[in-house]
Amino acid sequence: MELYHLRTFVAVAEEKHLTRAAERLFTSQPAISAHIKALEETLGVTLFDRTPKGMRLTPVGEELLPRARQALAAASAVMQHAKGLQDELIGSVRIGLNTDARFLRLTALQAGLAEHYPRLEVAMLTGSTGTNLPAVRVGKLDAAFVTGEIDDPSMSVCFLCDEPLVIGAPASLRDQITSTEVADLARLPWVYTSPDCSHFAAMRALFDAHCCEPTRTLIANQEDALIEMIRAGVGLGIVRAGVFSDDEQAYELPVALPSVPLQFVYLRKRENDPLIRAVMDQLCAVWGIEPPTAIAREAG
Amino acid sequence: MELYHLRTFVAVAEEKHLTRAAERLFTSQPAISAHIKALEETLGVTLFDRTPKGMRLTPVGEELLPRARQALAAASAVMQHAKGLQDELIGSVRIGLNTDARFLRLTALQAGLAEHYPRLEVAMLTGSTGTNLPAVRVGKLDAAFVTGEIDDPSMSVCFLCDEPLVIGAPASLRDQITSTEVADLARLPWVYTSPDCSHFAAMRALFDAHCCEPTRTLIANQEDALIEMIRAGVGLGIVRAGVFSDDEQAYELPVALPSVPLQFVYLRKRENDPLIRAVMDQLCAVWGIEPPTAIAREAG
DNA sequence: CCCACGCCATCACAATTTCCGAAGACGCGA
DNA sequence: TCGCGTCTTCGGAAATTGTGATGGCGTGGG
Repeated sequence: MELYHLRTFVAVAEEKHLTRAAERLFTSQPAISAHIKALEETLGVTLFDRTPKGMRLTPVGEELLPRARQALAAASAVMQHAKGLQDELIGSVRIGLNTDARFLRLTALQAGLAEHYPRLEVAMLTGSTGTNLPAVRVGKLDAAFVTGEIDDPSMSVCFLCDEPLVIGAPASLRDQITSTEVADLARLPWVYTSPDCSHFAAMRALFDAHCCEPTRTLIANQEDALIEMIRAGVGLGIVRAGVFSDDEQAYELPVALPSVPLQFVYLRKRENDPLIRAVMDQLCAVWGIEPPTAIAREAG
Repeated sequence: MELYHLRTFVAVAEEKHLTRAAERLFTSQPAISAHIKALEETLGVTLFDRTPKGMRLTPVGEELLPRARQALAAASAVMQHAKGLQDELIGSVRIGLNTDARFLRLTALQAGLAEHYPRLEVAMLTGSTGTNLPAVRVGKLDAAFVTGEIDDPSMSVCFLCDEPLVIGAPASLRDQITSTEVADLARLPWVYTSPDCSHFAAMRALFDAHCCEPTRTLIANQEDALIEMIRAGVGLGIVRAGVFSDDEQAYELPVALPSVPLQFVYLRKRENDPLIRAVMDQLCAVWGIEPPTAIAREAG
């Protein structure tokens, strides 16, 4: 028994004629006749009395008709529900962060996602460039913010802005910082995040360029921890410009550093995933950039 | 969308593998794959994530699964309900009577029908042989009791018993009935039912055989009315033997009359109608006769 | 590090089902 | 008795569905 049997059953019961039911269902009358016959055979009952005036429901048919309608309604509920879901994203998206929410414009991103996809659960997970990249690779994150050049062909990378870096210094060390020569600064204690963080790379590049090495280092594997360490006077560190504006406990040294790009990454193979597309659309709106052109668009 | 799409959907959701679902559904893996693909296309949503380990429901699929189950359940409810109905007769059967219920053994017939077909409504409609026959012909009755020979090729006739006839006379006329010669009796008033009743035919035959005619007649178009008329002293009449046993108001005259057959009739073209078959089965059980062999029996 | 395994998608072709138009059977009404 | 409208049946055509083989892809063991 298939749905078309039931559709025909209901149509014939309502039209009381195979001919009219056939017209309503855009098919031929023998086809309708065969449907009814097949249905009667599989059900083992007679649904209609055949009269010269048409088809009249038997008491058994009368009794089965509402159930057939119910089955059709249930099937059409599946379709209708699916229609309502087809442009709606449900489930959850996990986005890895690598710095503070303000700078990443998270509230605007969240607002845009919430507005367009109210049933989408958005998880903003703190992390760092170093932890985000593998997380995206293995699917623990759907996408992530990262800083620095990414050289991974499996990743799609979306440039958001350039992030100027400065050397941040604690106010408590101001007396000891008499020169902004890198070699002199290298003799002071340093704090940095993790080796795969772009700030670390910038620091390495800085010291390598001046052929020197910082005396002592301390790892803080999260950016706000790094900033707190600097404020607390543990040592110098590389931070985003502006972090220490109007800060009592730390300040920025006037040393020229190359800026690093802030980027948004996700697995290239998911670039046509509606979830990724939705996030990218909102992200690009927030950052005022063009969304990457899709490789293939499917008909809805 | 057809039911097999939903069946496959549910099977794959439960088995989490196309291969296993194919085994469960006794078909091939590409067929299952095509079902899911087609369903996803008609619904416009992605139901499964394809992983190297198998198929995993998407949130959308998760949401649609219970509805798909519901639709399948509704469809299978149709089948189940039909199974329950397939040997059950529902609706109503209309049986025409032509004489009293005791003689027709109606209580036993009713009991048998009620026991085997509790949902069958049985209508026992009083009438006479003359009114029952056309009612059966045009479908106002499904079957009927009649007396006398029936010569109608469109009717199936089932003989039940011979009905001996007697002349019933009112006790109040006993003094006037001095002879049982038909010619003498003809001078008395007579009551009979209707011209197409077999009792009437018997009376005509009686008088024709003796070349005489009753003086006065009165028509009562129902048998119990006839009997009451006789009791009331209106006149003589032909009744079934035994009606006036132990009766104070009427008695039977010792005049030899031919007996007439009591029969049960229905339209010949309905002899394989389950309703007719059911009634015949019960009727034959009650009367201790063999049911007529069916022309064709269908597989249940 | 590579290969073998299990998974699903795709393809061309075969089997089945479904569909169509024509013809037949049947009862009704003129 | 004939015409009309109904449903059923029939043969062949069309569409759908199913099959087995093949390929891509990621995973896990050697």
